[in-house]
Amino acid sequence: MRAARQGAGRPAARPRARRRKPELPRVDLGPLETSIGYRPRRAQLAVFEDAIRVFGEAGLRPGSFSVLLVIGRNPGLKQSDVCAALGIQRTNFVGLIDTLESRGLVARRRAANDGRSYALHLTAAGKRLVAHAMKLQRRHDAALARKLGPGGRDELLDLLGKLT
Amino acid sequence: MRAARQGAGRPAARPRARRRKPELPRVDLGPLETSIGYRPRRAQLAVFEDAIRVFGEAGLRPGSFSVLLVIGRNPGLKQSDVCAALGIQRTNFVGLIDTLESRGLVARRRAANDGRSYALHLTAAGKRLVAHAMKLQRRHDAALARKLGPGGRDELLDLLGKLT
DNA sequence: TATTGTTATACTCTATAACTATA
DNA sequence: TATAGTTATAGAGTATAACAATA
Repeated sequence: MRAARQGAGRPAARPRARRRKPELPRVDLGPLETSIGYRPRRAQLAVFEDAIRVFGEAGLRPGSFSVLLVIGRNPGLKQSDVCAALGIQRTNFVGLIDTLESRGLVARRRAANDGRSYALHLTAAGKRLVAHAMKLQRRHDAALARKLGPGGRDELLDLLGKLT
Repeated sequence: MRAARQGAGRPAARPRARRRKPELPRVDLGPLETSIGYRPRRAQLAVFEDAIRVFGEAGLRPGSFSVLLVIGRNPGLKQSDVCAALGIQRTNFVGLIDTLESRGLVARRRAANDGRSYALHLTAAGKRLVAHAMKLQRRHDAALARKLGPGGRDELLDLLGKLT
């Protein structure tokens, strides 16, 4: 392929010995190659890195997107509920929700029946941002689903469901 | 089931109204439920948490295990090679390999042909530890594979391979 | 000039203990 | 006494910039 594109005028040179090619050694990963712990992790990290970039376009991180999304779909939830649903610790949630509140995306309202907790709601701006971020997410997710082929997504989710 | 085990002597009481049941609300995760970015991440985190516990029995973390394993299978590799193979940054590798060296598990030998790099090797103790940790890893991995059912592991690895 | 290993540094995510106010 | 939210803090993991020695 390469040689064919060199043009007719030049003498047919064999591929130049590029000086000191990077020369990455083939590395044997042993049992990591087929480990259910290792490769899935690498794959997930790659997908997550993509997600960070995608949500970055909306000024969000994957975590803050999931929080906004859950609040939007379940208005009135208290902080602990969101934490339990998303696997976030209450203590680490405070800073996250503080930021979202100070950005005017979320409102904390004192719960009517329990003075200890807050009922969480999206503001109008929060709803707009979630709608926008969801579009980005749908596109990203569809691209991944395409890579998996028909039925691939369901298969993958089914398999992973068995792990937990 | 529960009532049947209450014994014949007691009056048949209906299940006690446990006071203030936790009462976790059903939370709608919306598109996260089927997202290729979200559920796989949660599943991976759960598996990884298990792995931390498993390798902890050998005084290792998943990362240090993978480093020892790769060095054991590819003796003489330089630091950059291990980093490239495992997706670790050179700069973050230094502390990791320092620890493994100070624990007497890895030896850094000046490379014969390149005074800049080290050739990495396992010590005898390193080899013993890797052998032990591999047994733990095999057991853990086999348990996960069992959950996935026959052919499940290959399917999973195949699908994830398509993502990257 | 480029590469290898290194230091220093910072940022994110996660984890634990302890406090307060309500229940 | 238990729960909801909070603060402070510490530990991983990861990211960038810059340097010395060597190629």
